[in-house]
Amino acid sequence: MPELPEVETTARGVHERLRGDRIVDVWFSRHPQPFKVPVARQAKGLQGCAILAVHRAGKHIVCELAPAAGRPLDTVCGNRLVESVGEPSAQWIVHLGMTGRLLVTTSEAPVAPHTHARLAMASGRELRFVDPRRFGRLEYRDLRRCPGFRAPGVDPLSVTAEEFARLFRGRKLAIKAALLNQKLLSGVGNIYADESLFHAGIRPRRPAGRLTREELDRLRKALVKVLKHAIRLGGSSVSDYVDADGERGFFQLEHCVYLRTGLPCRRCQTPVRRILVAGRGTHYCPRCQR
DNA sequence: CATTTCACCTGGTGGC
DNA sequence: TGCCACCAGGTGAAAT
Repeated sequence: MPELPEVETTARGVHERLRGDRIVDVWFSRHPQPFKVPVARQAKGLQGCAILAVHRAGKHIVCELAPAAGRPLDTVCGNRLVESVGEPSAQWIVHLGMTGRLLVTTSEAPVAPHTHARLAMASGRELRFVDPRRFGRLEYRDLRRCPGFRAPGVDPLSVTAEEFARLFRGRKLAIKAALLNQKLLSGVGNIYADESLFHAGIRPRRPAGRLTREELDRLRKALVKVLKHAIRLGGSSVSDYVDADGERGFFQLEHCVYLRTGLPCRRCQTPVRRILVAGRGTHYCPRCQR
């Protein structure tokens, strides 16, 4: 589910609800995979921490943490600690994989199947990680021992035209595959790769290094426009994506090609075609995209 | 190195 | 209704 707009929406939702709150209890499911760091160590680090801020880095959600054990909880401003907790000393990093959800609930809310982490907060809220396919990843980082998390590639919303063009120079792989490579751009996935290529009028199989500067400029602008529009609409809910409040997004209603195989192109009525590129279902309009 | 393929998982859908 | 093939927002390891 989660590409840049969905991750951004989720991170904002968690930030708004849990900033300044304190983790009072930690629970992890006993599943072997989805944890990069042993759950016992994660639980120990998370316990008692205040959440200073939550933000997006590529497709990752980063929670900035500081130990707040023993600190009296300030209930003046809506169960939140006052701001001055200091610099973050740890991070909890969440990657949603394909089907991951990060939800803010109350601690009494019924626990959904495939819930793998529950962080009970001082406010009575609970942060839950739910992930049926278990492709998601949870990581705890002690900032006294290792550097803060950085997405591997550049952010598509802030990349300059120069930088963007340089990413693809000399590359033979399909532009669609290049867009999906997180070491180049961090945050673009299958939906927004297909949609931005449609809006830029570029065929997904074109070798990345052969695109003209004009095409690359068009592609970058289309990408920014599509991503920003999708963020405004709360992301795309194709089957099961929901934000931190459990609400669906609306950008799926604006998809022009993604998952529209055989349906008429919204611009020229030609049936949308589906091919495989880099092993991923890829949708395009054979008339509008060259 | 750059690039491609595949395994990792569960669940939904549509054909027979 | 059941069974089966195929598809799905992602990524990294292995193969080429």
